[in-house]
Amino acid sequence: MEKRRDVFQAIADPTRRGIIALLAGQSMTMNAIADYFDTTRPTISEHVKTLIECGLVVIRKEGRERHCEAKLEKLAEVSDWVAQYAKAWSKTLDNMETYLLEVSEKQKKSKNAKSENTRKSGGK
Amino acid sequence: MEKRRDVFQAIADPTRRGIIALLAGQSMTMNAIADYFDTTRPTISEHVKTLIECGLVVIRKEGRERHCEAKLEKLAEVSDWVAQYAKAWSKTLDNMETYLLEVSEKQKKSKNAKSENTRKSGGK
DNA sequence: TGAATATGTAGGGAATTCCCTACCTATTTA
DNA sequence: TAAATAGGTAGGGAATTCCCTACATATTCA
Repeated sequence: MEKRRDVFQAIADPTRRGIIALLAGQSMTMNAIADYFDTTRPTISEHVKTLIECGLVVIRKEGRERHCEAKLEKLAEVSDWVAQYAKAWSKTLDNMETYLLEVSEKQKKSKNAKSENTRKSGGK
Repeated sequence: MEKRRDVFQAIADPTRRGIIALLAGQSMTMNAIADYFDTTRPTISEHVKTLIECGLVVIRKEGRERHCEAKLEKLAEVSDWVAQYAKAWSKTLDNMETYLLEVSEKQKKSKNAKSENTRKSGGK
C-alpha cells in the first residue's frame, strides 16, 4: 500500500494546488482551509496530509487547532526539473528571469544578517 | 468520462517525465522511445498520447513512422505556477536565478557548446 | 464534568491510472 | 503481392485516487 508521495504527484491535484495557494499567503487551520472548498473537511484533511507527507506543508499545533504552514522549498524540485528544459522556450525564460531577479534583489537588500538555509526537515 | 488532461497531471508520472527528458534532446519514434523503458510499446504509446493531448509533444508523420517532438512551451504553465511562490524559498531562488541567467546568456550571445550539468543524481 | 469544537481516521464506492496481452491498420520491402 | 515493420487501440485487471459518511480523539468552555 505504499503510495507514491512525491511533489509532482502532490501538485497534480487542483485542490491541493488551491490549498498551496491559500497557505502561501498565510497559515490557516484545517477548518479555515476547508471553508474555501466545496469538498468536505475530511477530504481536505486528507489533501493536507498528502502535502505534509511530501514536505510542502508543516503543522504547528496550538491547542486543539492545527495551523498549516506552507513550506514551499520542496517546489524547487519542480522548478529545477522545469528549468532544465527552459532553453526550449526563451520567451518565458526571459519573463521568469526578470521576475526572479527582481525578487532576489529585494531580498538581498532587505536581509543582511540572514544567510543560513540549512534545513533538514524531511530532506533526502 | 472526460479525463483530466493538464500539464500538471501529465508530468506527475515518472515515465512521462522520462519521455520528456528523452525528447528534449532530439525527436524520436515511438519504438525508439519504448526501447528506453521497461514497459511495453503500447504502454509507452499511451503515455505519449497523454503528452500529445496536453500539448507537450507533437507528431510528425514520416511514412509509417511517427516522430515525436517535445513542445515544451506548455511547461511554462508549471514554471509560472511555481514562480509565484518562489519568494518563499530564497536559497533555491538563487540557484534558479543563476541557472536561468546562465542559460539566457548563452542564448543572447551565441550558441556555444558548453554543457555542465549540475544535476543532483539523487533521484528517487 | 459534560457539551461543543477542531481534527483524525476507518471503511467503502466510483472513477481513474497504469500496465499488460491480443489484435488491427498503414506502410515499406523482398 | 506477401511478409515485415511501425504504430494504434480494445479489453481487462490491479492499484490508486478522490470523495463521502460515520465514528474516534483531543481540547476548550460553560
